[in-house]
Parts: sequence; structure tokens; C-alpha cells
Amino acid sequence: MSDAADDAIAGGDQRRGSLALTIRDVARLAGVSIGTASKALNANGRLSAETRGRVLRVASEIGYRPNDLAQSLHRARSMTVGILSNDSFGRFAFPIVEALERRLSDHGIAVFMCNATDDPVRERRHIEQLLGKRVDGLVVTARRADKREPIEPVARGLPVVYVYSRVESPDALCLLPDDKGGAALAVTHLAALGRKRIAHITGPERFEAVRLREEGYRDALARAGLVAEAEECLAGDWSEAWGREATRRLFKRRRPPDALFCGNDQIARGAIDALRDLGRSVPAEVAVVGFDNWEVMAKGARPPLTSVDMNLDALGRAAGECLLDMMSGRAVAGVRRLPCSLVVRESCGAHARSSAAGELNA
Amino acid sequence: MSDAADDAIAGGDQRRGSLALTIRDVARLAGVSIGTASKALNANGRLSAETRGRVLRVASEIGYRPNDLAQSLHRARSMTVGILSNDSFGRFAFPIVEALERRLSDHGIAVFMCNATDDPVRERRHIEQLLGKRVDGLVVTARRADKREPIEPVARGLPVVYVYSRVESPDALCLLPDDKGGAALAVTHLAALGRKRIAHITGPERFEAVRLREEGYRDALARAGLVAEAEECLAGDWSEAWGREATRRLFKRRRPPDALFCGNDQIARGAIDALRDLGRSVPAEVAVVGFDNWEVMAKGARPPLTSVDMNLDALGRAAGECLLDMMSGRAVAGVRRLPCSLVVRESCGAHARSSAAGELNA
DNA sequence: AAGGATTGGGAAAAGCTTTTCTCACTTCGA
DNA sequence: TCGAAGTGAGAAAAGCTTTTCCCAATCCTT
Repeated sequence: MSDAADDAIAGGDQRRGSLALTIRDVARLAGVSIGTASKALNANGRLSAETRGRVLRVASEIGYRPNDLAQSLHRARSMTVGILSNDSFGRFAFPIVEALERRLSDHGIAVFMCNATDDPVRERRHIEQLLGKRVDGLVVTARRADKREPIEPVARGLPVVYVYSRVESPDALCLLPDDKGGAALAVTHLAALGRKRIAHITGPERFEAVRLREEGYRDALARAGLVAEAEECLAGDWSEAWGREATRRLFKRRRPPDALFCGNDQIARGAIDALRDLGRSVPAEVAVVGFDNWEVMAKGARPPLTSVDMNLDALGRAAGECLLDMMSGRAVAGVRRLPCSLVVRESCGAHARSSAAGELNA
Repeated sequence: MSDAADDAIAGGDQRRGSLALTIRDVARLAGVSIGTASKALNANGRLSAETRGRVLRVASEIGYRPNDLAQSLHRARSMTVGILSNDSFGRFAFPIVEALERRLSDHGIAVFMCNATDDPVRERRHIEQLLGKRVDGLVVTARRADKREPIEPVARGLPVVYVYSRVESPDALCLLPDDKGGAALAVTHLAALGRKRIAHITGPERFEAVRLREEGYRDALARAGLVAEAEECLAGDWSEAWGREATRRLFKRRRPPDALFCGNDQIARGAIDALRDLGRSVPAEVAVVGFDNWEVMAKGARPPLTSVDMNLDALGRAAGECLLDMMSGRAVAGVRRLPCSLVVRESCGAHARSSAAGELNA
């Protein structure tokens, strides 16, 4: 640090307890007024090159950094947004939030993280706090949305994006993965590989995602001309145990399936384990496809699991994009479903030509 | 909303584009000066009960909320902290961050989330941004700390807590799980159950955690008098595949182990799968204990996996506590290691009396 | 009833920037 | 050489709170 910096700290307004340097310090050290210093720093007004240079030099020497609080107060834009989650930012919310944060931080926007964990009181408190901090926008994400939560009664005019979460209000913007399309992708792929009897093992029916994936499954079967002989759908919970159980059940029947499309990767893993126990080889006898493309799960399976990827990061990026749009005044609303992809590994029996990059887009 | 609120919005300073109500609005509607309104809202000065009541009533009617930006500017305390992560807030950072956020939000402190993903440029930018926002503190968390990152050259006097991450500087505060103790906990437990030949399958040696857990393993063996006959330590990577591979290797030998202590839950899962393939029953013939207590992994295993829990939420809470301490002026420094617990399930062969709540503390 | 004490409320500054307006000084042309 | 045009920099207000200081009015005491 230079002498100037020491001066700025030692001399001058010693009384001010704050350790942060202000534009006053810059101005004083550069021998100009505060307004002039501001203009120099913001490349704004009409200044001589010499003055501008001097101010900038001083500023960088003492490591001056403008106080965002004051700037925000002045501009009535805080350059912050809040993210409200219930998932405890778990496996699903997180990739979204991460992509979102990245997108926004590229625009100089910082992100407040708030975790309400399904406690309405905490949620309310968080919203109050965010409003107090004058956030420029709000993102709401939820756990694997079972039932849609009511829209927040937030201040009018505040941009809100719901991502991986759904509300009824027609003027709200909801960003969701295309569960139906993702399921169809998987089933169509299996059918194209010659599988005839494709069963579906999935999670609790109360999840909208479960219902949509089931729809996609049925549609794709119909389109492949497989309905009559194949349709078979078992709903349970999201666990490996259920995957094993359901598989055992299916293979007790007279005509067991030659492919399993599972509602998530844990179920798929359970299914693969059960098939191994039953002496059925995967993928030769039975092909298996999962959902979520949860890497540790999918890659750890034997054989590695083909799975539908919800492209959560794309969802997060899109949320960021929409929020930026709304913040700059454009109105966006409605429900948007973003495409899933299929990540092909070995469990489905496709010749994994490019096993690493083998992605089919919806 | 009441008439007063409509007045506040429709009448008065219409020119001001901002939609947020200010203390001016409250004052005007209550027929008092701004200062008086402030005093009423903060229960501060000497006011008649009647005036105070009137101001409060108006404020609540129009839904007034003080502008934290202005408050922060005035108080020179922003009531915000930044969390910097490299883990992409993955599986490890997240429980910590969540507990931390909860702890701090109870004190009215909001949390900026910044993800640097090991990019030093992004990290620097984030720090700059946080300093601009005048955060009152900083928390740094890292991925499963392989090598310790250098300390940040942050503004002097800004409280910083490193959690699940380690730096060399002696006046830094680092909060870490007690890997060594956790490992000892597992091994001691196995020894107490009568296992004699306990092998250790673990991750890459470059991780400090790997070295510490190995130390704990050796110490516990020594304390149990098992050194000569048992010591066996295989380092590989953190995957299920490695768990399977290492297990196969161990069971090709003349005298295979009767227990496996694994460096994480994925390795443990691989080990269990390999044992099943080899026809060795778990836990009857071989006991298995993992590390991390990653619920989906541990509960999905067959049998459910006994595992060491790093109590990441306690770590997060402690980080919050320390940060609050530092923010209120107390100096804290040094490396603190918080105890792990052992979560007993079935894979270790303990009579799982209370299988759900069976926790041994370090 | 008059002086002092108390009470209730207002005015203003401070906290840090940005921006607009104004002013003094230079330069150029006539 | 004088007036006009132009250039560079400062003063001040605004943005929203909080807090200190002060003043006017009321009350009590003697």
C-alpha cells in the first residue's frame, strides 16, 4: 500500500470509525471535489484527462471501492435478487441455483440465499427481509413439486420467477422441465432398440412429475404401436428398495418385460440390483433407463445407467434470463417447459459409440 | 389495503418513480415529521403514546417497511455476509451452508451466495463484489479440501471463517470435521464387535482427509491391539468401482479381512456389492462401515450401511456462531475439529437395537 | 402568578454516491 | 481589446434513515 493510502487512513477524518475508504478520501487525496471524483470514477462528466487520471490513480492506490449501499440507495436498484427454496437446496434445486447465480453474477447481480424448508413462518420472514433489502427480483424454487404452492403476495411490480415449482396464477412465470417429453424420449429410445414390453416403475402418484412422466410413457408407447402388449405402470416411492420390490413383482408374472423405464435413478438402481439377483442380464435381457441423470448414482450402477437428464442448469440459466428480462421491464408469464435430454450409457443396450457424449436432445 | 395506503401511493410525491413507500409517506399520513416517525417506529425518542400509536397504525396500514439500504448506510453495518464456495455447493458444502444460513437468519443476517467453482478470477470478482456490498463477514468453504488454498487478502478487520476448508495462516479460523476421530470411532466399533482383521479402503492420498482417516484407523487398531495381524490400507479414488476393485483384491489373498472400513460411502457401497458377488455375507462374514453418512447411499445399500457422520450441520452452526462472535468484536482463530458420530445400521453387524436413532458420539 | 423543570415534537446533520446546475476561467473571433 | 463560446470543476440536492440538538409549550413549585 502506498503512502497515499496510509495518509487516507491515518490522516483526515480519523474520527470516522469505519475502516472503509469513501469517495471523500479519494477526492481529498486527489485534490478535487467529491463530485469531480465521482465523475472521474464513472467516466461521466466533462473532465480534463489529467484530472481524471489523477483521481483514478489515487483511487486504485488506496484501493477505493464504491459503497454499493449508497449507490443502490441512489439508483433505487440494489442489484441483488433473492432465491427462496424449500428443497433445502438439495439435489434438484442446487444445479438450478448454481446456474442462476452464475448467470446473474455475470450481470453484477448478487444473490441472497434463503432456505425456508417448508416452514411458512420462516418463508414469510425471509420475504419480509428480502423486501427490506430492496431486492430487484425473486426466484422461488421448490422441492420436486408435489402440490403447487400459492403465489406469494409480494410487493406489486417485483419480478418473480418460479423455477422447478409451479403456481396457479396465470400471470406468474413458471419454468419446469418437460417431464412428459423426457419420458417419451426414454421410451421411444427403448422402442427404437427393439424392446417390446416396456414397463414403468415410478414414484408417488401425488407428484405431478409422476403423472406427467406416466403420460409421456403411454404416449410414446402408443406412438410406437406397443400399447396392447406392453403397458404396465407401478407407482411406489422414490427409493431403491421400491425399485427392487417392483422389479421382483414384475418378473414373477408370466410375461415379464424386456425393458424398464424408471421414474428416477434410485428406482432404476434398485431395479438393476434386483435383476442381477434374478439372474437377468442387463442390458441383454432387460434394458433399464432411469430419470434425473444423477451422476453418482448413474455412473456407479452396473452397468452404468442410461438416464433422462432434466438439464437443470439450462433451467437455471433460463430463469436468470427471464428474471433479467423482467427486471428490465418486459413482462413474461405462463408455464414454460424446457426439454430434457437422454444420456445414453450401457444399461439400455444401445451401442455406446460415444458413451461419454452420447446425448439425444428432446 | 386501506384508504390511507392509496393516498400514500396516489397522492403526494407522485413524481418519485419508486414503488416502495418511505418513512416520508408514513410521516405525512400521520401528520408528524420524519424524525418523529422514525422515533415512533424504533421505539426510540420521547413521544406521547398517542403519537406513537398513530404512526405505528399508519405504518402498518400502508405496509411500510424501512429501507435496509439506508439503514445499513447509516449504521455502517449491512447485516449481510457472503458465503464463498468452490464445491459448487455440492453434497458437502450444502448441509453446512444450510445450517449456517439458518443460524444467521435468526439474527436478521442475510447471506450472499457466491460460487467460484475453483476459478480464481471468478473468486476474486465475487470478493470484490461482496466488499462493495459491505458485507459484515465472509465464510469460505471448499470442496473436500485437497490442498489448502491461500488466505484471501481481504480488507483488514473483516471477519472470515473457513469451514470445511483449511488455510495455513495462524490467525485464520478453520472449522473442520475430526476425520481422525471419526475413523477411530468406526474402527473401535468394529473391534468391539470382535472383528480382528480390519482393512481400510480409501480415496486419493493427496486429500488431507484421507491421510487423517488413515491415521485414525491405525491409531484405533493399535489401541485395540490389532496392529500386527490386521493393518491393510488401499488408496484409490472415491468411486464405487474402486470399492469393488479393492474388495476383490483383498479377497484374493490368503487371509482376507473380516471387516472393511471405507473412506466414503460410495466405496463402501462398491465393497458391499463386490462381497455379494463373491458370496460373502454382510455383516455375518464381513462387516462394512462407510464414511459421510450420505443418506441415499447408506440407506439404499443392502444391507443398509453403517457410516461415520461428519455432522456437517453442526459444523455450519458452529461457523455461524463464530462469525457472530467475530462480528461482535471477539477474535477467534486456530483450527478447530468438531466430532463425528457413528450412525449404526446393519452392515456392521451390531445388534441394531435402535436402528433408527443408533448414534454413538465421538 | 412567575420562574424553572419537564415534555413532546421538529429541524438538521450524517452516512456515501450520483447528477444537475452553475460559475469561473480560458480561448477564439471580430 | 472586448464579447461570445466553450471548457473544466465545484456546489448542492436527492435518495432514506437515524440521531442529536433545540425549541415551544405545558406543568409544577414557591
